[in-house]
Amino acid sequence: MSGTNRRRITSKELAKLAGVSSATISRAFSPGSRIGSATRDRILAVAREYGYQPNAIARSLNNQRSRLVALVVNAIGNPCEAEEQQLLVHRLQARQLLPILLCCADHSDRLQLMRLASTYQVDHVVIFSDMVSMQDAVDIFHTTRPIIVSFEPLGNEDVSNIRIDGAVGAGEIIDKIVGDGKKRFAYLSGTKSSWIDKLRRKWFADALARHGLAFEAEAFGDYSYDSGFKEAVLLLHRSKVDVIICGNDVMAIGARDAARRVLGKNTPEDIAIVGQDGIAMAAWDCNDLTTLSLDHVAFMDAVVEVIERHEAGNEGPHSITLTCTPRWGSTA
Amino acid sequence: MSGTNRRRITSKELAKLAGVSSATISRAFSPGSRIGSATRDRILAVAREYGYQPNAIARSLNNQRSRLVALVVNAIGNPCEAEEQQLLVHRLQARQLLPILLCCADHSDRLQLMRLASTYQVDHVVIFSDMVSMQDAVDIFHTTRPIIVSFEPLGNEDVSNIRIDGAVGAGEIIDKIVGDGKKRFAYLSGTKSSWIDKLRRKWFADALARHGLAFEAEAFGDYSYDSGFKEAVLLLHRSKVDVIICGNDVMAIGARDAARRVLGKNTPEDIAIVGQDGIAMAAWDCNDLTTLSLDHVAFMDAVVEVIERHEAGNEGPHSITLTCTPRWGSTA
DNA sequence: GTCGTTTGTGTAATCGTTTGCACAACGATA
DNA sequence: TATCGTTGTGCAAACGATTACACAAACGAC
Repeated sequence: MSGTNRRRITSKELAKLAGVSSATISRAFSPGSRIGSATRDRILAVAREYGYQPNAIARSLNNQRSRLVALVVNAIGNPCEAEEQQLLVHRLQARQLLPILLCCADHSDRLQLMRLASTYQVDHVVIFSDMVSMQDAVDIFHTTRPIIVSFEPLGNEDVSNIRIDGAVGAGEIIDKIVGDGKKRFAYLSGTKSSWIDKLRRKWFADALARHGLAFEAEAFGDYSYDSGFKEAVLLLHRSKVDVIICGNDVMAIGARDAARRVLGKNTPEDIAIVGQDGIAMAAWDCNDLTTLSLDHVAFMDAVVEVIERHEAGNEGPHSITLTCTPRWGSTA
Repeated sequence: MSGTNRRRITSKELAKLAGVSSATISRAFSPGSRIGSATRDRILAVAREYGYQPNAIARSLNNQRSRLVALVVNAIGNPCEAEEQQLLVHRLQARQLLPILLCCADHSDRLQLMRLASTYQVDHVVIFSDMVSMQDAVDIFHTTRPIIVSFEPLGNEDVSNIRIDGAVGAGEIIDKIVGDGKKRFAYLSGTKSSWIDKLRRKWFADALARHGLAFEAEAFGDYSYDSGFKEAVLLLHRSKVDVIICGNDVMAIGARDAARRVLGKNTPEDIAIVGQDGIAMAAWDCNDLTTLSLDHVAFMDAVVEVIERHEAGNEGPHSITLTCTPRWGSTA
């Protein structure tokens, strides 16, 4: 009990101490197994005394279930992801599942990273990152049936996925802005290679097309505040747009700051700025961003829903679609 | 190789396919073991063909090393933690260590959560959260020798720790503000129960004392923007302070917004506001916060340094102290 | 009192690796 | 040629749990 004893006691040793077999120890710790309640109580008491807990590694080896979940994300530093990750981790913990975090953004060899995680026989995989190809993920985790958090319908029939659709919400935002008399739109992308970003852009481009409009200018950042700031400065110097649709909220805040500080333009009069994500910070008084917002709670509920179906043995694949709705702030 | 095969191939099966024993398979995958290079190449080729990778769970059971690291944090949603966590996860991944994330903030039974993680025989534990008692952590992870990220010297001699000292930096900030002619200070705490918060407050209180001053008012939030906003409103209504020192940057931004929006006060003329952490957002143009800042890179380097010493067999305990320095913004 | 069922426990195999030991083959040395 | 060290490989025993199977005791029904 005091922290001095460095070795963990095993079930066999505990068995000797309690005068039973190690099988009985195991049964004392697995609810619903045939064991006398007196024996169980005695074992649990002795176990507490000696600080025994079953070894999850050994258990996993035998069970073929690890209760580990791989979370493949771009980064945790970026608030739009962090909020969702927080919700998901909370839900997993409540189900006695432990998350192993894989951050792709700053890792040179993402496939190797995923392969490493897959050797831990994770029970579930949730892929948030758009920096890995879906097919690679499916190949590497072929024993696990991953959940792809996707923005578009997948070609692969074998994979559960959560689809996010912002077409309608983007339409409402464009309608309002056009109604306010603005016509000259720019799109500030997150990353060139990101298919999520391409899709987000398409929602707005399609909405513009219905008004006979199109993006007049394009810029590419990296989802960070700094890139939003810098690209907005360049963009506003080289073209006369009066609306910037941004790939996420953080870049939108950067663009707003750039417009105000460097160009002396105010939102929404001089320039309208729109974000995407609906992170908490967007609603802060200092930001009050107009943004195409996703209900993060519903999103993570959907992920957990799929995990639970997989756990229940119904491996699917399952698909759930969520829609985005506008949050109206003072920037557009 | 195609994703259809649901079962993973074992070393014994691969051994049969390659015409060797499973011991040889194992040796092919552990660098530095006695094996003919021709055999190794052949095995690796066959392994690639059948998609074999050694099972990390079985390996951990045998080795008594899991290469898993438990990260005990309050939350990932809060930017001040997320930035550090991002850095740490990156460094762990580079060393082929995988992080298991434990979020304490929203979990009702944190001890049970830590116990669950400890059954996975993690090789290292890093405790960032101030919501768990150090002694509990040491008891639960008694086989692991945890690293406590601490703001004060520990009583327990058996634990490696990183100590953070902001006394000098806080002194510089107070000197400057007092030099600017302000005298009436309030402290906006993160949490009542947090000992980290108590210590941060003490740095500033001590600095004030050297000027013959003390905090005139106190408020308690929860490290969130909303709590910073709300508590600042209440605080400024009930007392005439002209400086608010906040427990972290996010609350400082909330307080600044409250002062500006609800009270119509500007920083730093009407009221000075100081944060703590030095998160990236503090330097954003829209915030430009004066804050007592910690070098997050040096911080995580220190954590990894201790982990590496533990891995090398030098279990310490080790102690490293870091100091905080002011970041001068426009809010104080 | 016998039979059948239920209940509680132990024995031993299993999960997929790693690794100490034994041993054969080989080249170098005397 | 006999001896020795080196190298490459297999055998089998861990690692610490879970669980199918077997069996003894207890119980109820007749």
